[in-house]
Amino acid sequence: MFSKFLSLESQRQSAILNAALKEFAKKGFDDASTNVIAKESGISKPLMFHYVNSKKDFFLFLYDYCLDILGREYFDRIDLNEKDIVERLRQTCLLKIQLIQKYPWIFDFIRVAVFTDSEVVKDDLVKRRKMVEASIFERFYGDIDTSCFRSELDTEKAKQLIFWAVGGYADQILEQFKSSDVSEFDFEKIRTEFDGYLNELRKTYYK
Amino acid sequence: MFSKFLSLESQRQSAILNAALKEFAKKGFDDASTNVIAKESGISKPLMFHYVNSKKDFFLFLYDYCLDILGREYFDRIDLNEKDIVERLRQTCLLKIQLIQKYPWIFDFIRVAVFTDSEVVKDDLVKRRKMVEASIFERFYGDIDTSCFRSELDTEKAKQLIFWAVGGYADQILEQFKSSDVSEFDFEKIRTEFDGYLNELRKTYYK
DNA sequence: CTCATATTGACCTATTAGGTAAATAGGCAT
DNA sequence: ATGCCTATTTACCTAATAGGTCAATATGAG
Repeated sequence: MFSKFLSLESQRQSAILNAALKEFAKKGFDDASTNVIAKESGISKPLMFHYVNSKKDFFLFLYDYCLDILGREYFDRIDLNEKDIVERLRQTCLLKIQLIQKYPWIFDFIRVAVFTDSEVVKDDLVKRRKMVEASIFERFYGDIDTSCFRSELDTEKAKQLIFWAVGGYADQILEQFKSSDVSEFDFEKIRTEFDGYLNELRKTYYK
Repeated sequence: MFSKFLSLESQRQSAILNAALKEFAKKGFDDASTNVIAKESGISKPLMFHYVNSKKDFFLFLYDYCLDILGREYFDRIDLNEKDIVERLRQTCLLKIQLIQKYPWIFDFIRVAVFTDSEVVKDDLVKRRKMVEASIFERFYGDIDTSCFRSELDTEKAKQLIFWAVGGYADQILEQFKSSDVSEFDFEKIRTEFDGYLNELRKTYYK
């Protein structure tokens, strides 16, 4: 059904894709405008509808497509054998940052899709909900080895605090990506800075 | 100019106020709808315009009004003599939580107002910008006593990590407030839980 | 030159935008 | 009851925008 879209030259395809993700992520399904998406994609509206045939179908297609990407390029790449929480967070955040460089709005889009109340798409979304957990926390941070934590700490609270701290750093970086679309950041520098904070966390929470 | 609005019976006034803050906070100035605000306030649109005379003026009035509230009930109440970062964060977060109970969207609204690009209100906003710092961090967490930190820690990084961690907890709570408008939360329980996390931070970062 | 495909300007109808005019509802003094 | 003032609403205005389509053009391959 979306064969026309999928066989597009990749640059135009990703222009349309990211424009749509951005508009839907920022405004939600109902308030998002196809005019805006077309304009930001750099094509005319009729051409866009030549590719995607309706706003609703486009949204649902994007949902499936993004879950697919997230599966392949994010969830499946998290090494669940790694039981060290700092290392695990390092992995997930770096994966996230890499993915955001290619699809700056993918996480926001999925969040909006999962929590939307729009009557138009709600039913179709629950039908196809492949269990996108609202709380990533349990699934990816449930089986963590806490034996390295300093013994006087409450391990559950410590896990949460580390999680929030790293999340704070990540959010700050991701925010920068979304505003300045000069997508060529100094990835190495970010990684170094990030590792600095992670080491600090190890020094603080570990024996 | 807004005397009619200000002399309203307080229940109706706060209904309109919070409805407007919510709509503007969620959609920004341009995309916010006066129809939605009126409907959510429980009054007709002409009556609303009887009180506020235009969308733009209403928005600017709200900006001034909220800055005033924030000054009186937030910034001015932060005890700058308290040099302990955990205690300082405790204060600011509890103040924030209290304020959010009364005005669930006030912080989001101010953020939206400060960062908006709307041609209609941008100029008027910069004219009256009474220095709403984008980064609260420097002003309220610049002169912190770090002598109690464990000596092997990088104090700047440690401060940031504590800040992010507490912010993570606060965001989680505030999110709950905004979704469930059954505004009667168990404030005591939250405070106890919060203090639990803060103590954990002290145990971890302090000598 | 032809045919098919890519692409667009102009247009459709329905809805919503911000805002108002004029009529009504309601309380209060006479 | 009467008149008067304010609170409040119904019905409406024009302009813009919504999602979407049609018919015409631009473009490239054979």
